[in-house]
Amino acid sequence: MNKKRVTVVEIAQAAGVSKSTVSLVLQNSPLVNEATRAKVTAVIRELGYVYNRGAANLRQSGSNSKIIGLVVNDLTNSFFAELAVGVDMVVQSAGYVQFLSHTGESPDRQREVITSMREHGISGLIVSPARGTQAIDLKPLIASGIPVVATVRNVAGAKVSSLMSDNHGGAMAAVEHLVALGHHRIAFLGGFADTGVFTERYQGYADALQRAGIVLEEALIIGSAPSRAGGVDAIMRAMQLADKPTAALCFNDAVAFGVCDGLRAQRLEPGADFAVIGFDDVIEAKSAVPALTTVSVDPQGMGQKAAQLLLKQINAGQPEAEAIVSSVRLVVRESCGATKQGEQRRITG
Amino acid sequence: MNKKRVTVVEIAQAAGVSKSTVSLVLQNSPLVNEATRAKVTAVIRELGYVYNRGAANLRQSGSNSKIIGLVVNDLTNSFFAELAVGVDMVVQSAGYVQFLSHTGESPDRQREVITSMREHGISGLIVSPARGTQAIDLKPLIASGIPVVATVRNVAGAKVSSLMSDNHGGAMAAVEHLVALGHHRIAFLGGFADTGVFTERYQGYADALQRAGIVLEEALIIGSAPSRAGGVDAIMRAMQLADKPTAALCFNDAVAFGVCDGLRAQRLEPGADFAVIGFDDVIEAKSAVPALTTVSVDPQGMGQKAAQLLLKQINAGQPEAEAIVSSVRLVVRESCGATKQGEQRRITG
DNA sequence: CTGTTAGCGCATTCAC
DNA sequence: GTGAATGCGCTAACAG
Repeated sequence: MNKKRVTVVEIAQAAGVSKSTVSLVLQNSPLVNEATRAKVTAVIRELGYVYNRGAANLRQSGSNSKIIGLVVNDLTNSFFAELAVGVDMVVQSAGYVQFLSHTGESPDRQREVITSMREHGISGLIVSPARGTQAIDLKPLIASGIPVVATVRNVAGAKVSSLMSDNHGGAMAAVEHLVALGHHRIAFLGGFADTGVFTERYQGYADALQRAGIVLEEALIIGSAPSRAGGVDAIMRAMQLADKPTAALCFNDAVAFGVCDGLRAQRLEPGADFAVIGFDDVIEAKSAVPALTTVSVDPQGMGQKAAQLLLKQINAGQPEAEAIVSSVRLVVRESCGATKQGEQRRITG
Repeated sequence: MNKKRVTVVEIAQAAGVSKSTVSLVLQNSPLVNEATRAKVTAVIRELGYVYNRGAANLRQSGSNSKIIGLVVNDLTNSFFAELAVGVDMVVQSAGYVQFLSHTGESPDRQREVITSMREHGISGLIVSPARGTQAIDLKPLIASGIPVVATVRNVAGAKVSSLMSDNHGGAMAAVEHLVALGHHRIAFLGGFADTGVFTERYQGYADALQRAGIVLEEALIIGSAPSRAGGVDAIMRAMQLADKPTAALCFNDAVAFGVCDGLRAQRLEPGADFAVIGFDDVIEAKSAVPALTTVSVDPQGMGQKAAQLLLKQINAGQPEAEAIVSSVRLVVRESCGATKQGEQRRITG
């Protein structure tokens, strides 16, 4: 029952014209008679012809496959799922299809899927590199002239465009927001100073305080595990200070949730009695504490930007040789409106 | 800088052999001398040759593109994200790549992406149909001999394999679980009797009761909106009965969460004072109430099964003409261990 | 074991 | 406007 694919020749014969005429019709060329065009399109529909992009692409000898690759390290994380949706949106409307693969943080798997994608002739690649990705992993790809953009994490030494969140700017925005609300004793809670992300966020916090003319107090910087439990721990310690803070910027959302837990344990209502802002790294589901202000990067927006950047490079023909960093700005988002996010998710029926 | 792709001829010349020899090497044919093989592979690596699957596939004229398509209606829903991961796993290890597209419940978009995938010569398709998908949408695809398997929802009238959750069996399992725990006044809360899903689950509930020799009481069937608020409403009404239930099977997880809310409002601890089981449709995030028993289908497992089913059909060459229903069994999962699911999700650093 | 020949389905010159 | 050739990168038959 495995029917062979209908080809141009067959529809040419059926329509009583030549193959090239059919080809012209397929490309909407104006050099073809209206009558013949109608005839041809009719036959095409009738015989159920489908365009063979592979063959077409082969003939044009330039890699114009109209397919882009997207490789993420953890699709299970809703951040990346949304990123993929964003990419898919712009990619789809540009007439491309997307290869999507999941590496599960394995550089080996990543190498495999990337070569596989190359064999299929992708015209561009968006990658959220697995931990431990080396520049050499992307080297042959970019050497062959295929545009690559890295998201979320960048690859040291690789000459690719990178799209990352502006942690520094986001932290500054958060602090400025709190200052505008009248706070001047603002703690920085959670995380350990051993990651680049921590440094960026902490530096933004420090810079914003300085700009606001507030002196930074070491006592208000309280490190902890970047988890919910860590957050509880951090706020507990903060509230034992003689001169308590009135607000806190948390290293990430898990910490922020923990901080809220800790506050409630002390009969304080987060948002009312004590302001808390967390970076939204999508570690914790939002629905549990809807009344939390977060600093976040919109994953779909990031995906769209990445795709646009990639398409621009594809169309330019000349991928950027230099690594450019186009950062997605984090924004302070007041989410106290208790968005009923859960309501719109369902799979049944 | 857009380097042309290296071809077999070039590496043939460089290695001082003919193209077919190279071809044989590429296919790991045993008909080639060890020495020449070594020479050829060396040159291949040196020149950075990449296999052109498009051309190969063209020559073999049979659709053996080694790519499968996956179209989901809402990748934003973690259920589908996990499904995609499951599909990707088996597809990857079978040497395939996956086209992934997102329809956002739009049948039009779905038609577009499917044709696009067809043009690229997919050798199989897994689809979670958008609401409103007609059999005619899949007709041309299956007519061309490309295996299709539908997941989660099936398409009425389309002769495709479908993979759906066993709502009936899941409900029975849940009730049996409760009966084993000693309950005999078990309510069925939430949902409206206007969907197929409701009917299936309700029927499973009824059948299990009968099997356990418990007479079904109309009063214990309390419909409501399939939402958290609906759950609160339902349990409130249930607890006003003269003869109160001691356990409840909820139409979905949102309802279950609402039921828990309602119980707490009455100073009852879910799981301890009153047993509640919910179908896990991933409507509500789990982290909020970790101590809830759910009946759920593992999305990754479902994805894997779908992919396996598809690959089997692809390899058989003869896609099933008849629609077969291979159901994924829902299982009762005791999650009172307070799984710290949030901890393992992070994107930073 | 290795080289030669002939297409796969399509788009692109060129003639007509 | 339309038809006849040619080649994209590769594999499948055969010949050597």
